[in-house]
Amino acid sequence: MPRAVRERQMLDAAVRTFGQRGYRAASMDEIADLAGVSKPLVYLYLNSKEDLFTACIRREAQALTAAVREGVRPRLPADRQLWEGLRAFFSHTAQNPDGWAILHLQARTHGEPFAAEVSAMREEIVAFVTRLIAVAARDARRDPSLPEHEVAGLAEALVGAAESLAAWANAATGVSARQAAATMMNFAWAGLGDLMEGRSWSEQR
Amino acid sequence: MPRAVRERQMLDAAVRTFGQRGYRAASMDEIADLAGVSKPLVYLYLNSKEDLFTACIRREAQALTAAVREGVRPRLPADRQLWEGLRAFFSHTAQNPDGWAILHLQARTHGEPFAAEVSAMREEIVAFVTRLIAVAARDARRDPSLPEHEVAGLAEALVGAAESLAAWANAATGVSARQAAATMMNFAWAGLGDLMEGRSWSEQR
Amino acid sequence: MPRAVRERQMLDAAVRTFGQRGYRAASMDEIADLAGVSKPLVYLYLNSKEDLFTACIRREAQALTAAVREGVRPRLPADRQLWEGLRAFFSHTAQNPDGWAILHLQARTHGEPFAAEVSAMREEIVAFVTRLIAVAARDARRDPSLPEHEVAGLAEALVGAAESLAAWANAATGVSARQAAATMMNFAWAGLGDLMEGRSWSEQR
Amino acid sequence: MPRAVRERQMLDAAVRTFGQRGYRAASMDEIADLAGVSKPLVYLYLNSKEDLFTACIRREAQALTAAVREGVRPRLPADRQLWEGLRAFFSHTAQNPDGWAILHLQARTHGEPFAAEVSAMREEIVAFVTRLIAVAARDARRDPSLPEHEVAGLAEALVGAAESLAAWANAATGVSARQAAATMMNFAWAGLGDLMEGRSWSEQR
DNA sequence: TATGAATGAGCATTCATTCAT
DNA sequence: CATGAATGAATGCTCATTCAT
Repeated sequence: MPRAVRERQMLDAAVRTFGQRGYRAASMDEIADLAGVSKPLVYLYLNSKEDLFTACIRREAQALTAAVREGVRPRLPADRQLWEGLRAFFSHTAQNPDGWAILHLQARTHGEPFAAEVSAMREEIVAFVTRLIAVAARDARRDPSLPEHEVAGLAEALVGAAESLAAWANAATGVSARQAAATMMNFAWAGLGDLMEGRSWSEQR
Repeated sequence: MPRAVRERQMLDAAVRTFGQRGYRAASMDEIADLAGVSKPLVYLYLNSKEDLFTACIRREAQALTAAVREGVRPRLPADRQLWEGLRAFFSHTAQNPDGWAILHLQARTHGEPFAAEVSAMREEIVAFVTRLIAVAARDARRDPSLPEHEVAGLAEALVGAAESLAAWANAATGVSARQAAATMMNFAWAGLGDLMEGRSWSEQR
Repeated sequence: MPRAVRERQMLDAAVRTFGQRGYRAASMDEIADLAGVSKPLVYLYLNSKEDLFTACIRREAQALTAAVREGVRPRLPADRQLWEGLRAFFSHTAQNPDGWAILHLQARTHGEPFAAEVSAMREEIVAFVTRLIAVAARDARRDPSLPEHEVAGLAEALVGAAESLAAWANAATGVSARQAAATMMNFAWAGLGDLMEGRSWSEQR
Repeated sequence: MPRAVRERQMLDAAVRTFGQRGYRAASMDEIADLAGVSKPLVYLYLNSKEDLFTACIRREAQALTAAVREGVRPRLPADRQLWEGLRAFFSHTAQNPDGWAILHLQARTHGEPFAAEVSAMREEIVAFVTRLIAVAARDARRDPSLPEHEVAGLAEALVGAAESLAAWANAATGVSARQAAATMMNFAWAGLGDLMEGRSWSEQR
C-alpha cells in the first residue's frame, strides 16, 4: 500500500481520536489500532505524537481555509462575500466536527507548539475579514478613519462570534449552516442597535 | 494552619497550574509543590484531581459572574449595561488569566464533568445578555418580532465575540479592558454596516 | 471514658474490620472511625497496626479456647469430651464469624508475627485432642502403640477437619453447631470404614 | 523471546511472590523483577494484578487436580483410590508449597473474585471424595442410608483434614507424603474408635 | 485524655517511544 | 515495508504514622 494512502489513514484516525479524546487522553495505541497499522509504522511515518498532532492541525486548518476560500466569490460586495464565507465556514465545521474540535479546542488548549499552528490559520481568516472591512469602507467612500488596530479587533470579534455560533449550531439540533450565517450577518453587519430599530441585514440587497 | 486557608492556597496553586499546563498535563505533584504542601493533604482536602479541577472551575466561574454582576448598574439603559458588563468582564479576565484559561479553554476541552460546570456559568451570562436585548427591544417600542431563537443566537454570538476578544486583548499587549469593551460595543451595537457609514456607538449618548 | 472500655471498643472495631476486609485491606482510618475515636488515640493505646492485629488475634484466640474449655466436662469419657468440645467450638465460631476469620484465615495468611500467635492457640487445642486420644487409649487398656508422632498427626487432622466443617457449616445455611459436631464425631470416631458397615458413633453410649 | 515463554516466567514469579508475601503485600515491581522483565510487560501480558493473581490460582488449581487425577487408578476399591489420591495430593503440595499457599491461604483470604476461583477446584475434589464414599457404600451392599447431606459433610471434613495435614507435613520436617497419607487413612477410614481397639487401616487389604 | 493537621514512602497502572527482525 | 517485543518515566492515589496543642 503506497505511503500516501497509509499516511492519510493514519491522519484520519488521529483526527478522530484527538478530536474526541483530546490531545493528552488520546493514546498512540488507539490511533494505530483505529488506523489498522502497527504503532512503529505510525512513528516511522509521523515521528512523534507531537508531530502527528501538528500534522492533523495543519491538514484540518488547510481544509477549513480552502473551504471558506472556495465558498466566496471575490467580485461580490463585501457583505455578500462575508455572507458566503460564513456559510462555507458553518457548513464545513458542521461536517467535520472532529477537525473543528482540534482547531477550536484542542490545539489552543495544549500550549505552544500547537497554538502557534492554529494561530497562523486564524490570522489568515482574520486577515480575510479585515480586508473585507477595508473594502467595504472604501466602497462606502469613507476614509479608513477606523484605525488599523480597531479593525483588527473587529475582525477578531467577528471570528470569535462565528466560532462560538459554530459550536452552538452544532450542539443545538436543527440550526442549519444557513441559519447560523444569517444570525451572524444580522449581528455583525446590522448590529444590535439597528436590529432594535427594525433594520436587519438581508441577503436580498 | 487552619483548613480554610490551606484550601485556598491549594486552589490558587491548582488554578495556576491547570491554567498554564492544562488539566491532563498538570500533575498533582506540581500543584502540591506550588501550594507548599504534601500531596496527601491535597487529596485529604479535595478528594481527587477531578474534584480539585471542578472546585477550580466553580470558584473561577463564581468570581467572574460576581465581577460582572457588580460592574453593572441595573437601572441604566440596555446598551449602557452592556458596556459596563463588558468592561467588568474584560477587566476581570485580564487580571485573572489563569482562571480565564480554565473557564474558556481547559474546562470545555476536557469533557463532561467539567464542560457542564462551565456551561452553567456561560448560560447565566448568555441569559443576562438575552435579557438586555429584550429590554432594549421593549425600550425601542418594538414588538419582539425578533424570534426567541434568533435572540438566543445573537446572545451566543455576542458572548463568543467577547470571549474571543478577551483572549486577543490579553495576548496583544497594550489593549486595555476599556478599549476591548469599546471595540465590542462598536461591533455588537453599532454593527459593521453602521460603522461603514461613520456611525459608531459612543458612551456619551 | 476509662481506658479499658475505650480499648475494648477499638478491639471490637478492629476485629470486625480485619475480619471482613483482611489485614492489609483494613485501614487504620476505618478502624478508628468504626470505633468512634480519632486515629492518634488508637496509636496511643495500641501502638501500631501490627500490634493492634496481634491484640485482636490474642483476644479472639483466648475467647475461643475459653469457650471450648468451658464447654467440656473433664470427667467424662474421651469421646464425650470430644463431642462437647466440638459443639462448643462450632457454636463459638458460628457466633463470632469475624473473630474466626481472623484466626483461621487472616492470621495464617499474613506471615510471621501473626502466624506464630495463632499457632500457639492451635497447639493448645491440638494438645487437648492429643490428650483425649491418649486417655481413650488408656481407657481401652491399650498400650499407646500409636507412636507420639502419629498421634500428633491425627490430632492435627481432626482439628483441620473441624476447622473446615466450621467454614462449611457457617456458609451452608441450616447446619447447626450440633449437626456439625455429629458429623465430626461420625467421621473422626467411627471412621468411614465403620460407617460403611452401618456402625456410626452415637451420643447415647 | 516468544510470548508463551515469557508468560510462564511471569506466572512462576507471581506464584512465588504471592505465595510468600500474600496478595496485597506482593508488589508488581517485585514480581516483574523476579521474572526478569519490566513492569509494563507484565501488564501487557496479564492485564492487572487481579488478573495475574487469578491466572496463578487457575494454573495451580489445574496442576493440583491434574496431579491427583493422574495419581488415582479408577478401577481400584474406594479406599485404595482414596489412598492413592491422598498420596498424590500430599506429594504435589509438598513439591509446590507456594502454589499450595496460594490455593489454601491467599485465594480464600482475599475475597470474591479469588475465593470463587478456588472454590470451583475444591468442589471438584469434594465431589471426587463424595463419589468414593458412595461407591464404598454400594460395595458394602449398604443402602445409602447415609443422607446426602451427611455425605457432603463427611467429604468436606475429609478434605479439610487433608488440607490441614498438608500444611503440617510441609512445616514439620521429616514427614513424607506417604506418612501423611497413611495418617489420613487411619484417621478417615479406620476412625479413632477403631484405632483405639487396635484396628488400623492398612494398605495391604 | 484526645485530636486536627500533616507527611514520607509506596503502589498499581499507563504511555510515548525504540529495537531486532 | 512492517511488526512483535520490550521499557523508562510518570502519574493518580493510599496508608501507616507522627506532632503540636
